[in-house]
Amino acid sequence: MSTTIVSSEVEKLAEIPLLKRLSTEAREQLLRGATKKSVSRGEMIFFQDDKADAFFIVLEGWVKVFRATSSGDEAVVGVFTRGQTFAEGAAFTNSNYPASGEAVTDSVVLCIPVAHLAKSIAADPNIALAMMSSLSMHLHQLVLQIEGLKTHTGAQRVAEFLLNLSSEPAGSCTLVLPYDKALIAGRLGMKPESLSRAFQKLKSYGVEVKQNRAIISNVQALRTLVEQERTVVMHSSHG
Amino acid sequence: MSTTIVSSEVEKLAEIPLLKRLSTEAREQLLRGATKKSVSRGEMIFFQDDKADAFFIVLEGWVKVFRATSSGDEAVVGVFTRGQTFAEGAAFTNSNYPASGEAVTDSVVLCIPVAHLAKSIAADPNIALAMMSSLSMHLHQLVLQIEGLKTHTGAQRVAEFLLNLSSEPAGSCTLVLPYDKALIAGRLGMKPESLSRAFQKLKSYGVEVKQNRAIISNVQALRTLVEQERTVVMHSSHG
DNA sequence: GAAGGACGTTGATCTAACGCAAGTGTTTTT
DNA sequence: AAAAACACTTGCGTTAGATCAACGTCCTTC
Repeated sequence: MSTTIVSSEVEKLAEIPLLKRLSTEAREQLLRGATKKSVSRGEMIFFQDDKADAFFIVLEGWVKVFRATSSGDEAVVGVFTRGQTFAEGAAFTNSNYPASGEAVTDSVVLCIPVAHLAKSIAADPNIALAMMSSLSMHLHQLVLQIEGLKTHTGAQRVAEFLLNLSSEPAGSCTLVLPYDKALIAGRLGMKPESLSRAFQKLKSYGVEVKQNRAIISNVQALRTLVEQERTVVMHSSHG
Repeated sequence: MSTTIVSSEVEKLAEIPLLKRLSTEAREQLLRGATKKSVSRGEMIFFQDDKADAFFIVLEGWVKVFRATSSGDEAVVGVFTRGQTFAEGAAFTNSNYPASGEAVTDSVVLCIPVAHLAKSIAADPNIALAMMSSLSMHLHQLVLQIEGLKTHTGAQRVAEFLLNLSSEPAGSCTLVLPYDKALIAGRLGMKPESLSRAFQKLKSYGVEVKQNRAIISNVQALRTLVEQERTVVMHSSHG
């Protein structure tokens, strides 16, 4: 299911980070070649190793990007939602997608063909700057992800994930897990069983998880856990 | 130690991937604001959390980029050598370096101020395309790194590392480890002790390591090890 | 409201990798 | 040439997290 963008929609899309800083003309130029695509939960958006001929922006829903080995193991490389850009890296390599993209909820994505992007950049170089900023953000995010994997325990990564969801500076808060636990586990580089056990450990830090709702009784306590040294966490009597 | 680029040098620098596709004028424009910097082994090139006001290209030597937690743990995010660009992501975030850069051998790096890059892109938008390609490559590399961490054992990652160093399609080959083992370990997300043990395991796959020299007796055998499923490797009687 | 299935938890067991400490070998310094 | 500094290895104990399998719980569908 794929439709072009009508000009009345362009205004609404201006809030998307990638398009925000562009002039109205540049925005219209870029969107002229874009199509809106509705995808159902579980539907693939692009396939690893396919020719990379487009990049995407999430308009509605959640999308996961993951790499699968020939042997069936998979590694989640990113999970994106409203306003976020994904697979833009592929747009400049002139090669194939290094990962696959799949809708994890019913979603709507904006699909921008690489060929059209090139044309648009030629027409207005400011588009290139916006793209670079977007690429840099993903680069930064991946750097953080790698650091997390190497220097944090599972429970710490879960705590960090919860803290990112909340935006409370301190005190207590309730929040809704944005997607199912199997995906959260993947996102954090662990198995669902381990996530479940990590939640158990976090109970002693005041985290209560029921269904897709998490209650943090003390945001600050959780934050100190995340900032603790890996070794200290491991030897602590807490968990 | 920091000097500007004399025009007789510009020609020589044309082989650098980032500069390769640029016109002579664009190349000269970009290099006009660049400085050459000599750094000794162990010297810092930029510091995590500092204002990101420049990015770099390695002219000579090896440079590591790593993230350190407040508690002393560190995660190597990349190791770069001759012709490779690093910290370009920071140049577009308008913020701080997410990691630190350090020379691991005596090195020479080209330092390009962010302010000058912006000016140069305004003068010639093609520079932006070159930067994007460079950013994309690093993005791709980090994606692979994450996948490796999640789906490969230590020994597999070491094998992969060795295969990347060799460029033999098959048969046997001898190669020189490009930097010390502690850094190789960091690069592969493990501790030096674990690297040592991984080398032990690889002996049964025909890999002999003496000092900084590695001899692979059967490249293909090693490659099948890398491509094996994690589970299979773990349960194998081999090592 | 019973049946079936997806999703999540829990338990038991196993192992890759870590931490520490002691050892060996190699390189640099004096 | 001896000593000191460094780089790497090895042994041993510990553990975070994976695997496999069973079980519970919600949520749909007929």
